[in-house]
Amino acid sequence: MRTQRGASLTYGLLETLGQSIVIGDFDKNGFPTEAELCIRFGASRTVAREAVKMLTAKGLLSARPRQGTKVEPIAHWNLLDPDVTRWLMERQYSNKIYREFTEVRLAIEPVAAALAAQRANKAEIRAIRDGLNGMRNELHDHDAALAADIDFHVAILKASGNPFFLQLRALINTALRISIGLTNKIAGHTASIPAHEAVLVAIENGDAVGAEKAMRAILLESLELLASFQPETAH
Amino acid sequence: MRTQRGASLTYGLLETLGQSIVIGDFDKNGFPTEAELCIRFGASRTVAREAVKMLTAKGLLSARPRQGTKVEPIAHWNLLDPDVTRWLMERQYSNKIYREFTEVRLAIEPVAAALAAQRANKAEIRAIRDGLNGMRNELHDHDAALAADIDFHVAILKASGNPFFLQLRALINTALRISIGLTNKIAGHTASIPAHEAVLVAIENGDAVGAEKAMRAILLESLELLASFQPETAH
DNA sequence: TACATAAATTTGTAAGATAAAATAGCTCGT
DNA sequence: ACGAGCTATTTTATCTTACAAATTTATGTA
Repeated sequence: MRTQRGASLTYGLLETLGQSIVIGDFDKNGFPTEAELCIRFGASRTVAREAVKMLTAKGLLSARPRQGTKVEPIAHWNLLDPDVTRWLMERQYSNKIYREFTEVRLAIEPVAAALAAQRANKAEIRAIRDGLNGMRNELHDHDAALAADIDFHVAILKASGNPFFLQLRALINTALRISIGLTNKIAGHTASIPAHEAVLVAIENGDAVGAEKAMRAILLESLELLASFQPETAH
Repeated sequence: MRTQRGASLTYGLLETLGQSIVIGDFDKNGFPTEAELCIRFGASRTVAREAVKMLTAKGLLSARPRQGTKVEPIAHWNLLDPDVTRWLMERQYSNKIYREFTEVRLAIEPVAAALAAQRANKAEIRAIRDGLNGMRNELHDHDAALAADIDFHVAILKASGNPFFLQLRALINTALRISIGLTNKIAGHTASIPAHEAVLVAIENGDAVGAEKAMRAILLESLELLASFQPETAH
């Protein structure tokens, strides 16, 4: 999931701080000063500063001399940054964030499917079909089925030919993990296979409108299924 | 435009390197080593390292001992990062990137408008209307009209209630600047005002479907107008 | 009080030294 | 010639110390 990038001290602190910020650990007392960071996390100033700089680059922090380092309001966070998305997932689940994720998917994925129907080449279609077949073949293995499901959706983003759409793979990854984790307990995963197949067929036929509708149907159903079974939890 | 954050040496180098990477300056000879960076840009190692770390956080670079620092393939860049978006804009214009930007807008903004129609409160609707009125009142001043146009679209993203949509404001900002710069030379800016008004009216009436269609019409027209007048330039 | 000045706090920058990782090259035994 | 293992080299990673700059707070003086 996470890019290779070694488990260095800096990246370790980046993870720790990123998760803590997203959870809201610093909302009460404010973000620690450099010196405090070094003490509380046993880090050198170099490591502390570079981790803070990376979090600044992701919009989570801002720092100024004398004034200190502070957590930016969530409106300033780069929410589509893969790390930020993952940190959001790793904190306690909430229906709100799941709904927001799905609204984004509901905007992007149908359009991506429509573009894929117009542009996908054979290799890209094969990748999409491989994802679908993976879902079919792994009915008992939840993890494998989830991976195949993700592959299916990411393959469509790729086939859209628009690199910006592909930026949402981390978000889709996250949303699907949440979704599968819950829907598995309800109706199982197999129900959505025909819906996925409809998307593939439309793309194969170059049917942009059909692909768009079929993809929208998948997401709407997922959203409704979840809303009906899961009580809204505060967060 | 750019967040306040001082014109420190680190941020200056971040800008310089970010632009250079996006332009492709390091594609031939590879990215400089830390020591070379310090020499070529007159920076201390501290500054060089922190700038590189921020670019790493945005997905543009990766660094490993002995192997050096290298530019990641564009598929790895955080394209929706506001800085990256801006750097993409600041390099030479190309129809390709404009089309890609508009495809993203075509996915997000109609859905945002539909959600706004369902959820917008009075203050949010007023912000949208202020944008429209700004467009009306600044027919002669291109810069002011552009700012008002941006305000209109961003106000709708806000009114959608989904913070993830708002992440695209930098991209919309960029796309509109490109668009206006070109369409002004053609048909002027005023032609789109009725189309914008249609979006506002639909949102005021709580007409989600109408808002979605009206917004899609704006973007499609902008895309077609541009495609018909601007030859495809390589990049 | 008002204004200027000094002090204190926190991040920003610089520089030097050492550690760690990863590659390249070399030695040696077979 | 060949491969295992050791050595050297390159480059980033980390640590430390020192000083500069920015900004707020405190102080002192007219």
